[in-house]
Amino acid sequence: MLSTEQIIGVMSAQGLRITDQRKSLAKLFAERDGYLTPKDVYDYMCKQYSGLSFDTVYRNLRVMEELGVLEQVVFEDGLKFRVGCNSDGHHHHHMICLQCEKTYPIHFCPMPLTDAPEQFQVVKHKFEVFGYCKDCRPKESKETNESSKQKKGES
Amino acid sequence: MLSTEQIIGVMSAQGLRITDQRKSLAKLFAERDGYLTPKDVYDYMCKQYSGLSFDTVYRNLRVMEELGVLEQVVFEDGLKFRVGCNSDGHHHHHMICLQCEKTYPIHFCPMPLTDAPEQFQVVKHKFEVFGYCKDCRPKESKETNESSKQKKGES
DNA sequence: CTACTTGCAAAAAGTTTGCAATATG
DNA sequence: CATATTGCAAACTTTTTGCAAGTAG
Repeated sequence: MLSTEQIIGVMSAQGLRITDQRKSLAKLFAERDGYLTPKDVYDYMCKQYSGLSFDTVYRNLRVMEELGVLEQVVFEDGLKFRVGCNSDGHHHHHMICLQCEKTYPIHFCPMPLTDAPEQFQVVKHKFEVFGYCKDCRPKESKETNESSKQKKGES
Repeated sequence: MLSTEQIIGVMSAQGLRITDQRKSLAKLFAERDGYLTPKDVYDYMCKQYSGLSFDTVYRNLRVMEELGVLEQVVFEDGLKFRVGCNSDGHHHHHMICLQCEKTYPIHFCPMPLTDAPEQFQVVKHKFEVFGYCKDCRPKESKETNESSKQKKGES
């Protein structure tokens, strides 16, 4: 994962000017490894840097995404961003916690095992697992011997 | 895949009234097996049924999605709908053509092979393969791509 | 000092809601 | 005939754009 300084370094190396707003952004994304909506980003940055406008957030998110510092994912409820973690060149997928939205890498990639039907020319793929991480598992179902309630019903 | 009559049948069986607009919708989704944006739907329906309003499209898309007739997918460029194909209860995934947006089923599901790290409680997953189907493979120069990713800062 | 960035405001795009009129079952 | 459904208009959310002022390099 990239550190604040690394993120700033990349931006600087690409000729971007390092403003207070961009420092805030770098810090935010270096600290958090989950997905953030533009609004999340805006709210956080306002605390550090008052007088921020929303369009600045959008503009910078887009720039950082084009630089490869951030990656953009479309969720059911909208667009979200996180620190790019494929910048290290290592292909992997994610388990994404529905509660805290932290991500955990899955190094297993199903593509090599997948048959493309009828000369389908594969360009890219998406494999994402959603659920609850160990810190966010619904506690309410605390039954001690909940052994055979495995419903694998799934979307 | 569901036919026009089947779609209408489901809606009728659920107590929905069969209006001209809904017939258009049923016909549209029965004919096309790719993904359609609300705007696509609106444009198509206008040709068949003039005087249509946009909110009717949204309302019906939502209703049909709740009924399970349609399924809703979030793409990079927005929400899209298609005929529900999991209504038969058979879990599968899709290869989606980036050109014509037709989908091809993948019956292989990677979930059983995937290790959930650290007590991650899996709720759902998404496995989608994107590329070009045999009818849409880039023969020579496909101009329809969104190659608008310009590199900036090349002073 | 130069021009990249920002903030403001307003526009654009996408989606939802209230309500009276209409048409289905 | 009762009420689900539609069309209209307007609210609302999210994202984008133009432009003058501010600031990093």
